[in-house]
Amino acid sequence: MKSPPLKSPKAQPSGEATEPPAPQKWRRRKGARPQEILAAAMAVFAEKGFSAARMEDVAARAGVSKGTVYLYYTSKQDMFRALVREGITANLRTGAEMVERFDGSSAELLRLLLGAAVHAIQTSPLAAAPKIIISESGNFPEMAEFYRREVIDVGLGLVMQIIRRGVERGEFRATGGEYAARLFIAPVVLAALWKSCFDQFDKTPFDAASDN
Amino acid sequence: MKSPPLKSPKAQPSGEATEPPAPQKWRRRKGARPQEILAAAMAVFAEKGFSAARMEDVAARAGVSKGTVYLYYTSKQDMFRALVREGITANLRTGAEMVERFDGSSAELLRLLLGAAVHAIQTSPLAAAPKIIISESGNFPEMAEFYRREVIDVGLGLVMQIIRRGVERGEFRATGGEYAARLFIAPVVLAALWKSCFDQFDKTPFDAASDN
Amino acid sequence: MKSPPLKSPKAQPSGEATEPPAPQKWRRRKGARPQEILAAAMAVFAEKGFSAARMEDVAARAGVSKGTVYLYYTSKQDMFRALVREGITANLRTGAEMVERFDGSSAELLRLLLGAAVHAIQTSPLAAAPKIIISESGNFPEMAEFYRREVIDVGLGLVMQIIRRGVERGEFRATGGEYAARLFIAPVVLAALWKSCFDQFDKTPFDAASDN
Amino acid sequence: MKSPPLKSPKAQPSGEATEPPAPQKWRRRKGARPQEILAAAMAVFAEKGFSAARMEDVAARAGVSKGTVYLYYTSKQDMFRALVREGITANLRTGAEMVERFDGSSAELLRLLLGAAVHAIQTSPLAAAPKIIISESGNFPEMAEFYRREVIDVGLGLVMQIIRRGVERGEFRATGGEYAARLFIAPVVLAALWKSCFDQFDKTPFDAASDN
DNA sequence: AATGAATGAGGCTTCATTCAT
DNA sequence: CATGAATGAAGCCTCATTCAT
Repeated sequence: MKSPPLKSPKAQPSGEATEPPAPQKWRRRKGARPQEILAAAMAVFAEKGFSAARMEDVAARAGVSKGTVYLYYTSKQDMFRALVREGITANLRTGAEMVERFDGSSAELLRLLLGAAVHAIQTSPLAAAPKIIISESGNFPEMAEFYRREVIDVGLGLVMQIIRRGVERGEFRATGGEYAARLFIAPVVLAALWKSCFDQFDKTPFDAASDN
Repeated sequence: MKSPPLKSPKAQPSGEATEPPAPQKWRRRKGARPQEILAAAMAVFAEKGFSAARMEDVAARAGVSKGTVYLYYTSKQDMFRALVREGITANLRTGAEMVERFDGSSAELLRLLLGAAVHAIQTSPLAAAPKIIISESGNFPEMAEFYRREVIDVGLGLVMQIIRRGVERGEFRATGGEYAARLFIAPVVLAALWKSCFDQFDKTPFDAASDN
Repeated sequence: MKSPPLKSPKAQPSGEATEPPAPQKWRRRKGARPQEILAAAMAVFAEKGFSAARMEDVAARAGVSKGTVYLYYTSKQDMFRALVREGITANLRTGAEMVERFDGSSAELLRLLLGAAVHAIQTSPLAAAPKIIISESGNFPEMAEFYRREVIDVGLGLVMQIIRRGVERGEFRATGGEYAARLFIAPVVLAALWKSCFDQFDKTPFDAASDN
Repeated sequence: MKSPPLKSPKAQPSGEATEPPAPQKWRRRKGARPQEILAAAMAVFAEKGFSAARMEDVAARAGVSKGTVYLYYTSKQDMFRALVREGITANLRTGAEMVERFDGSSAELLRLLLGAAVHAIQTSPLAAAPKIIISESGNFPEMAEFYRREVIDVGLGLVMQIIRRGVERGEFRATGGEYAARLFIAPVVLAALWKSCFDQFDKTPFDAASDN
């Protein structure tokens, strides 16, 4: 009835006329849909929060109809959980590998990691994760706990690992690293929140370039 | 959204009246109601967010009936705005005065301020403010902007003022203070968020005692 | 906003003008509502069945708004269950008492009971009960079981009791009564169903007057 | 409700073709599909009622996909009507023929008919017919009327014919037969309903063996 | 001032129906 | 012929808001 408003239906080379002339690539394949919907949900939830987000908004942003969303997620909550579980956990691995392979000075490594984080915040939609988790921690304690365990603790561990590495190599003065790691991470997280919250009316970055 | 032709909501007197001047000893405390409702709203909004919070929850927590809330605020939004404006702005004045009067070393002053902040986070319900603002920044951009201007900028200014004071007095090495102030504040804010989000299932404080 | 469409708002005697002139008896008292709603539900469920019945229909027939129904019943199912439990069980007691007190011949008693049943079928909305239970036995097995136990078995018991009474008094020839009771009841139930199903287009009664 | 400009739904050949004349041995059994779907629909409608039955349930039970159903019936209603018309009417012919050919005593004939009915109730899926008609009489009055006319009246007529036969032959005492026929049929119908409604949790037959 | 029964707009969810493959 | 992903109308239910008492 309605031609999907997104993804311009690419006109195909008019080859043989044996087939009906314009199969416009058909409604998007089953395989991609869940991710597209999750991405849309990420954006909408980040903007409005879980309760204020309307399923119709998510559907519209994903370029599908209301009903379609329910072919992939059984409910709004289900979608939210999938979002947190699959969408948000995704990119800590990169950092871990970076740490693994690196062999310059630890300070350098920290700076590198920081740079990567800042870049991710400025470009990746995943920067919305902290805002989403914070907003819904009251309504989805399990999600908050999950995030706390799988993302925050892992991230802190990563930094602490670098600090220990620096201490062992005599680069840093001795420290437990507990608080140092937190102090290191705090501005990064806040930068992400800053972007999620204030960028709409004030593009001044929170932490464009830091010099430690 | 809709202006009902009813009684204009009277704005609550801001700040803390150190002594209620002469409360007409009518039925009950009359001037207290709005504050009680606002306090209840603060708690509920912090827990659920604006959309998920129900007026009935707020009323119940304030110990009044649903209808009563509407005697003081014309709508849920009105209540939310009053909450942010009057409830949250309130306690930066204390910090400003503290800075004004202090005459020890600037490092001491910073530590004092930090201590006060940590204490406030652990005891005051206002610690929920950052979470509320972050959660609803998408739905109430004006509130976010307001908070940004009236609370964050003022708070940052306070810290920068101390830093400049320290630089002038030769206590700190020269710096613009821009980033230093942010780095100083980041963990404090994050501590408040930590408490608002994770305290429900994990009482480990984010930053129980820092040693700068 | 909307004046309730049913129950004409009775104009009251214009007495003193001290009060606002037309308090039209106010929205109906809390006490009566549940029964009114149940009665409406009975009628709608009988006509459409559970699934096809719309809550709005029930509300409209009860003369209230959609939301009001939910002040008294938490869901459509809840309402349905209340309907079966409270609405339908109600009128076997009458029969039991009748049997208790009677001291004529047993045949007379049976005829009396039959007459009462026929009369109830023709006048009481409870005649819709069998249709409702039959229709929803697949969707609400517990209700069907409940009805089977509390209404059918009790009713059959009543008839069997009379038959035994008749046998003991030498009025009837000896019989277990099992099948006799069923044969006695079958036409009665079918008369109720007949009315519920076919009366809409054919007023020919199923069993207007029987002569056993 | 809406006539789509697609292929006209071909009415299924009624009754039982004792021998499928010459099925073009195309892909699969072609003529069988509609009957299979109707049988599935019969079962699902009997269990859930029209509204609560999902086309997907019917399709699944028939072992086809959702879309396939629409190759044979234009809508859910269309399917329901076909079901009643073709599926339910089917087996009165047998009784009529039985009456035609029989030449024993009329009492014997009645007993024979009763036995056949009881047997059909216990084994045929058509036993669900009364329940279906009763359930949906409110939503499909024309179906109820159709059933009333084509099945009930015909059935009653059959019994009355036997009774008249008995009276003519001097086997029964004179009677109009009106009520007698009803009294004779009532337990049979009720037995079918009993099975449709209560068999799920209670296998006690309503009328396993009667001795008139 | 306070109450809480009543209202109805609006959101989540289901499911009959369509249609490209 | 058959499929099943997609659609969107429609229904249940929630909850902000009103208002007679």
